[in-house]
Amino acid sequence: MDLRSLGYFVAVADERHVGRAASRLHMTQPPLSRAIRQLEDELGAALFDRTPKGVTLTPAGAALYGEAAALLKQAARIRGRVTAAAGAATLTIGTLADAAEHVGGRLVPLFRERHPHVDVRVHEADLSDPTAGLRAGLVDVALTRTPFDTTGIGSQVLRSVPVGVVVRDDDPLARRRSVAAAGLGGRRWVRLPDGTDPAWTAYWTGGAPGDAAPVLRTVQECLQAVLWNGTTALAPVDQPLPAGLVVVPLADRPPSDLVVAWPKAGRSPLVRSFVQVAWAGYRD
Amino acid sequence: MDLRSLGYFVAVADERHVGRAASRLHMTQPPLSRAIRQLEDELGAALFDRTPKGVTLTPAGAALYGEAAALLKQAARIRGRVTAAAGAATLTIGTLADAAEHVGGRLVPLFRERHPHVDVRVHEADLSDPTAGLRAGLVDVALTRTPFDTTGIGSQVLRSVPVGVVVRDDDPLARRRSVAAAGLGGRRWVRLPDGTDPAWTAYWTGGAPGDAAPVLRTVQECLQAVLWNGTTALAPVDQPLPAGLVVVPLADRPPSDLVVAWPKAGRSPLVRSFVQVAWAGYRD
DNA sequence: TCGACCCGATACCGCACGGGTATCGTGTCG
DNA sequence: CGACACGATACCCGTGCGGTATCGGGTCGA
Repeated sequence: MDLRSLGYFVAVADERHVGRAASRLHMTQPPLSRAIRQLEDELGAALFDRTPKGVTLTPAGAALYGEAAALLKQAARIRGRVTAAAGAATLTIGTLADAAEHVGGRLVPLFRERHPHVDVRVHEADLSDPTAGLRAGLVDVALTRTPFDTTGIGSQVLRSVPVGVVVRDDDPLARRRSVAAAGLGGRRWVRLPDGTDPAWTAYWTGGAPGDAAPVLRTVQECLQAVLWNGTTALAPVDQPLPAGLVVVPLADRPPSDLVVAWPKAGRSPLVRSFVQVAWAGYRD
Repeated sequence: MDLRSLGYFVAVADERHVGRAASRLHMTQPPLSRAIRQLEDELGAALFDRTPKGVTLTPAGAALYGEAAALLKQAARIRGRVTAAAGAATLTIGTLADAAEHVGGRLVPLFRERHPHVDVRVHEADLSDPTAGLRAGLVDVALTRTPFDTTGIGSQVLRSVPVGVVVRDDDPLARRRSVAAAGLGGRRWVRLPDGTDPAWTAYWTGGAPGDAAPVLRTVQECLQAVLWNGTTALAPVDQPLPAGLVVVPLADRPPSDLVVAWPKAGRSPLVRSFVQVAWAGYRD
């Protein structure tokens, strides 16, 4: 008789219809039917009468309905009470100044809803730091992309997105459905600042630094460099692009993982909670 | 944040010691530590401070302690409320008049504890009916032994016990560690009343009805027949025996299953609840 | 009267989670 | 300083829950 079963029961009692209750619970009908039956078996009493057009509460079911609703309401209040008692707290989230942002735009409200008392701050890092301030201790948790040096850092993949080369739409490559990295040899690549994580640099550029290529700090700078200077850059294929640019998938480069990352040392419950929210909230 | 986790938390908070709480909860320490950590992660707040000689409540933990205890107490009351609202009910349990009884002696109190309002009646059947009144509709659920005709009857095995031949301790077989059915050819077997389930009869007797063998209705009659008349009978090896009798395992006969059985048609929650109690309560 | 539809029930499958055992890191005390 | 005690971690395995596909049966319109 756990809270989940009681929530199922209340939903069915509200709807008087197993199928509708199932869709309200974002699940399918068979496991809900089974859960109700198991609750009846455990309590030793029929809770619903099954009719051809739905279900109706039995006397035992009606009694449970009141009790269960009260219990669920009380349970819902506990979380708030506890997090409030934990006192003022701050969580600083580092995010790469690119597409990860729009995910953060969904995730941060979700997290604020769970922990209204927590002061959530977002730190936007530039392209030179794939850990978005995590390595430097500037943030508690980071929403960023692979690859980077993961020593001392734990991470959880949220999504895996193929990567492609960004070109102007008048580029000879623009009409290709995909391209191999080898076919990009003679191009002038964007560069990242010195001291950037080597794995990160190797992944997002052509490898050879080229000559007088521009050094970039933001995605906007990167796209503008492509648009105005004819340089070449890489980006995840789901990157929103301004008019005049297209992204051509790179066939022979592994996808880039959108990850949530945290320092392995000094685990903080707030950080773990954010990871859970990200993991749950990401599955659309 | 289910009731189970909260129960774990309350136990640890009571004991201020994960290991002791684990033994109180009849589990081991690692999964309990993990459950506490998961609860902290979900709530986003540390609930305990870990010290070298145990744990202490944080402010957030202290807040949760009061809430959780109240919630658990409220949840514990629900079952009683609902079963009471289900109104007066009766469950008739059929049991074979043999060793199954001592199991019933444990199971019936367990069931009464779960459903105090239910009028539990026990029907003791004689050896001629392996369904203990289930087939005849005399009982709602039966605690009996295989084998019997299971058409229309569902069952759940509680225990599997080897079967042996019951002989006087001055019998030549008495010192054997086991015996094959073939070695019992010329003996005079007990008989069961006419009309008894054929599979049942075949299992519990030597097969050939013999001549003037006694017809038995209870295990006591069976054992006395062995003791006084030198007839031969079979019994589960865990059958308690009076002095002067021993049971020699039959090597080539499959074990007898102690089962709980119910009619497949017309599932009753009370019956299913009894099956659950039997299944849970049997694992000692 | 019969077939199409809608409802809950059942069968079966794959995966995540909760429990287990073995082991580790660390702080305490004789 | 070594032995101990406590919680944390790593890993394995079985159970349970949610999924898809299908069934049984009751209702209603053609």
